[in-house]
Amino acid sequence: MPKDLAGKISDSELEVMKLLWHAEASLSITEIREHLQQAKGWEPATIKTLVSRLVSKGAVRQEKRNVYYYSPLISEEEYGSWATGDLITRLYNGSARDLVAALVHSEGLTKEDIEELRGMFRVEE
Amino acid sequence: MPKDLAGKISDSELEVMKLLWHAEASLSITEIREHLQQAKGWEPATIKTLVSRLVSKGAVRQEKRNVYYYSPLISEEEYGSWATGDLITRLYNGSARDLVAALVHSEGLTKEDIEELRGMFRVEE
DNA sequence: GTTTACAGTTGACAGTTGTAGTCTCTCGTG
DNA sequence: CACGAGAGACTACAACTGTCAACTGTAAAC
Repeated sequence: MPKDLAGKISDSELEVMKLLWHAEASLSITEIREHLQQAKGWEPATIKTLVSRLVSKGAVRQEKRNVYYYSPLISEEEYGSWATGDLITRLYNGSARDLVAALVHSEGLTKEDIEELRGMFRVEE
Repeated sequence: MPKDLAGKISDSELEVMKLLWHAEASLSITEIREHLQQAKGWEPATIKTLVSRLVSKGAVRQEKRNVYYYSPLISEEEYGSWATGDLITRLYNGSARDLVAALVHSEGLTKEDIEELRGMFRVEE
């Protein structure tokens, strides 16, 4: 897992992370709850548990003001890049190329995607 | 998860799957054990448990001869494609393109990889 | 034929995850 | 200032995972 992270981020926890990643600033529990209660149908208690676990794992920082405010300690890019690397290691023999090759041969990409990617490869080196 | 699969394939179970995927034919427990005991440092009991769980999940077929022989019920491609799609859904907003873009911008690919991929995109349509 | 050596089955136990309730404390409102 | 709502801390509990041991057959070896 990403450095400084004790244990993986689970599926449910990831939903919380995504919210924090896309927030402008730190969020209070109330704010987190407002977003997730409806979106995911979770009880307040569940949301608190998930946030606490993320704090224990070192994925989220807890900052005391009137009330605790929470912000991500690891970035979406950092986590994404770890998760992708993990997938590549576990399933594609460590070859990122194989992953992309599999994508290209699968339903995963539309013709338009392929077009775009081709463009990307032209520009980057 | 892939169709016909009851529950995810866990990390340890995946090691068994990989062995079965790369085997020429079905393998007996003995053969599975021979490979994994050393490679992973697992006790025979552990290996048996993993295989049994895979059978329950419908990921592996059990075929009685003198002794049971095991073979995959879902293919590596099928599973890889599901796992990749799952990653894309959970982390890349459903966009395979975003995943590849992230890869291109990360350490994940060497210059040679990029070269190869560029070639791939030239050939495919 | 008795022993040995596994195959197969069942049980086990601790840690993680999904989901949530309870108890206490504090703060804003009447 | 008493009260109610929500914050924070702790507890709960079933399912899944990582590991493995014990028991029960059976088949090969002596």
